[in-house]
Amino acid sequence: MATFKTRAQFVADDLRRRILGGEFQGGTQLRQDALAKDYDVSRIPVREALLTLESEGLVEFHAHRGAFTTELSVAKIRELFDLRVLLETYVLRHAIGELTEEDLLEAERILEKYDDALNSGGEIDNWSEYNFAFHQALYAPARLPETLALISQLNTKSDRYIRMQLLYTQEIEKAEREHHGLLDLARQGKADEACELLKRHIQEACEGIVTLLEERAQRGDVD
Amino acid sequence: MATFKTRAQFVADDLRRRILGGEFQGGTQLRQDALAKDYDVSRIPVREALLTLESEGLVEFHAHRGAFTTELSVAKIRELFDLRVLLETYVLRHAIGELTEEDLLEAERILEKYDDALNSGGEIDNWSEYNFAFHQALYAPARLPETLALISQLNTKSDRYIRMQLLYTQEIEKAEREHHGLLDLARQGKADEACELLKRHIQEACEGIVTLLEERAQRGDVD
DNA sequence: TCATCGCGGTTTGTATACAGTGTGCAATAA
DNA sequence: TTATTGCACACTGTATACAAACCGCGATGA
Repeated sequence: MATFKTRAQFVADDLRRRILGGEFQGGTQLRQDALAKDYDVSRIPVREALLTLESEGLVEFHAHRGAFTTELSVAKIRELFDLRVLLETYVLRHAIGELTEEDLLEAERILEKYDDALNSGGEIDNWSEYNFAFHQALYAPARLPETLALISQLNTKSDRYIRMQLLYTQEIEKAEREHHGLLDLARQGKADEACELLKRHIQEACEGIVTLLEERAQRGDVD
Repeated sequence: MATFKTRAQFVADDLRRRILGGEFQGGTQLRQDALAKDYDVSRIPVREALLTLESEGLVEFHAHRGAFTTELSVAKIRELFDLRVLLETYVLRHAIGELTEEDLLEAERILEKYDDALNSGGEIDNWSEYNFAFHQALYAPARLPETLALISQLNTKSDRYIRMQLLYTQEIEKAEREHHGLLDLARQGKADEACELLKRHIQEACEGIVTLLEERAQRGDVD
């Protein structure tokens, strides 16, 4: 589709990956000059990349003071996850009923792919992407592109924290089991039960993150 | 708060106003050079403004081809308004119960202000802002800033069409009556009924826009 | 001692200049 | 006539250069 990536897009993509990967503490300033040297480009595409990331909520601009990585409070995390419950159950309900055998197979394929990745060890780095891909595959048949875009946006905002949780707890297997359960319920067309499971799935992930953050705060891991 | 507006922000704000005001047909290209001359600035702040507007969904960038104003299909409009119903009833329900007398007075003040504007004639230009301000005032006590931001985003995306409807039909009075009803129900703490009214309020606006667009399409008002 | 002011350096914001890509038209050939 | 190729123009994307705003530190004064 896109002919070829522009430098600004390239920087935005890589910087997003770095921020989500946890390379920067929340609130650290991103110096345009340094980034420009990093990527061997001028500051113009760097600025444009930062603007893009700002619109995704990963970065905040302060006029004449530059861009800083954002940090979410516990309250905001809770709010984001509540929104995810609201929107994702909404879209899942729409998707179930529209699901074709093809769709189910696609979702299953993704699930298997990361069952494998899981068994072969580490590789948590892209677990987050697999996770999102599975959810998207399940939601896509609803044919609600704007809604999916919103969900994607919410996920991007909270992605850093999801990774953190996965890194420090052993929740991946649990999530994996729940994904299988979700797929089964979807296949049987049990919308209510599937939504209920999804809701718990999201809420428990949220609680995991919150307790992790609060433990950190108590231990004094301040910025 | 913000020391002073940067040129890019100024251009973004004004251009947003112009786009929402219907100055450009959907799909028209926004030439950076022309805009730069318009605002007597270089192309750099214009580009940054366009990027901002892209993130708001008012404009689309195509690599090496520039920025074009977006146009929403009937399906997308329906989807956006369905999302508004979902999110706005959600947040209204949270707000009711948290509402203080102060909040109610604030909402009432806004309502009166545009009762007046309405009686004194025209001035539909900023009706849209009043409208949004009223809804925000009612939602704010829920203390869900991320949710409000999403709602705001959805409103921005559909604002052009809302204005169009208000311009070509005489729906303002109706909306006004419904706003008063909404406020009354909120004051009485009748959450279910208030949400029901809000839902109808949004859905009927949506249908108004859709029929208007379809009439246009039939009359052959193609771009 | 502490607050205030001012100045220099650093960093952002913007203008100008240049490079690369897409687009349309004209010339050519079938 | 119509399809195709190539070229010139126009516009976007990016680098470089300059202006303006912020920040920290030291000097000055109460």
